[in-house]
Amino acid sequence: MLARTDIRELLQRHPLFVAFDDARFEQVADAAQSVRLDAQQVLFQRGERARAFYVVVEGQVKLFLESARGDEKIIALVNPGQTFAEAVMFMQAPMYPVSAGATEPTLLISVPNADFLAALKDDTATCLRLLGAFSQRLMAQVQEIEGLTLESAGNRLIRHLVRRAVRDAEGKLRVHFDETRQMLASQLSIKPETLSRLTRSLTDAGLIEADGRDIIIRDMDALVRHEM
Amino acid sequence: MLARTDIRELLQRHPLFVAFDDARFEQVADAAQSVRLDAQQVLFQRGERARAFYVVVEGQVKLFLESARGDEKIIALVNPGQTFAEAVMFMQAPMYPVSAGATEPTLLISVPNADFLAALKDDTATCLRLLGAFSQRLMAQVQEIEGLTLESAGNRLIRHLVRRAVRDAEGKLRVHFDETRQMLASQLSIKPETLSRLTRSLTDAGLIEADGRDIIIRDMDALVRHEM
DNA sequence: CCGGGGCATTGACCTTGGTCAATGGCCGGA
DNA sequence: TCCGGCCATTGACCAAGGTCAATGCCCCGG
Repeated sequence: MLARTDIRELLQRHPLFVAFDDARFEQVADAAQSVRLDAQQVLFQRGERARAFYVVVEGQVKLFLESARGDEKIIALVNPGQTFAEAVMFMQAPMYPVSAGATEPTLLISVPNADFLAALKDDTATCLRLLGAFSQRLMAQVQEIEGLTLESAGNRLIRHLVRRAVRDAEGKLRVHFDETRQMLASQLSIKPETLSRLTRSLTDAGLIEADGRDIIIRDMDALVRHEM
Repeated sequence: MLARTDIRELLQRHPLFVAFDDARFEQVADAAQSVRLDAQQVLFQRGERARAFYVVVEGQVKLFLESARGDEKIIALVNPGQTFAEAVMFMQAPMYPVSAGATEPTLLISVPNADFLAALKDDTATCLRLLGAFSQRLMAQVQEIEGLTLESAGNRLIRHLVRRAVRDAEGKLRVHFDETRQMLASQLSIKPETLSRLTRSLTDAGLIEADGRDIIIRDMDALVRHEM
């Protein structure tokens, strides 16, 4: 459990709460609770009635869907400082459209929808922040749909690598992976075996290089030009 | 072109504008313009700078994406009374994430983002409506992603038929299609040939029946149980 | 230092849905 | 009414990616 003062402090810094005046903030912060999850522990299941949304403090949460045959698709990974399930509170019959669980030991703050909505009354600044966040997310999802329908698995991988590439200490373009290959595959909507074959073929073509868990991009231009 | 009074009247009834007080409403309505599109005419291209969003008055607009190889994916069809591209105005660098064009002769009202945003200032009621609309759309997109990643083409078709089925005058469950089969296929992210084969196999199984452009569902229970 | 379990990799094979081509049918315009 | 073009349908074939199974590897606990 987190002390009440810690919750307060963490929330106060968060973009969704900074614009609240003191009275509103107190009201929401009082209603918020801390939640601890073990690795792999499920927080909520798709279809459950939604009573709260969450701020990640430490650890990581995955939002996912499961098919009847047990296949899992990771919709998003949520890291410290980010929120999830806020959009659900604006629906008529609020039920979570995805399931959520921890990928590692995780600490969250849960914010009851009712209290947050009450505080939102007459606070246009926070409304606008939310609208901005939602429109970002809508656009990201359009891009996901685009990838799934118009691009091959290989191109999805390449785009993902390019987006996540960061120049490291030695000046190399590096993509760092904390997650397992299975989780990466699930995010890209491919099977681990296929991911393995695709990275192998890019490696054989001299475009990338494996470095432990990381991948180093050896030729960015050729990579973006590469069609699979 | 639409007379200014017509624009006013049409906007006044729309959910996104009803909550505005008179002064705000005047301001936005004055800035709005009517736009006529011929069938197949493109309104904007993906990536263009977004300066306005649109209300459909008559006709139909399709929002779509195109791949490098010319494949087209229809993201949504927008019918009279509905708006599109409102989410774009809340982004930092507003550019349309999809292209838009008319599927038939169409009449629109264009609402400049700047004026609408100005009117939105201090209007929480409208903000909340927008938030509700966006969360609906986010959820719909999650379901689209779910279909694309976890379900077969056949199941996507079945779910689509089930969702659109309406009981007609003779008590039959009927799905009416104004759009062509190609457009239906594009919405479901399959090829027309595949759509043809799938409907054929459902017809052969006695689950559905073609009736001109429409499809009649002969056995709803068996259809939802059916796995392809 | 050893052993076990889960993850990653690789190979052989299969299934789904796409591609290409041919045919038929429908609708609108002269 | 007839023609032309587009849409839908069907068949034969193909390819991307999934499935299943075997192997190797790494990391962690004892």
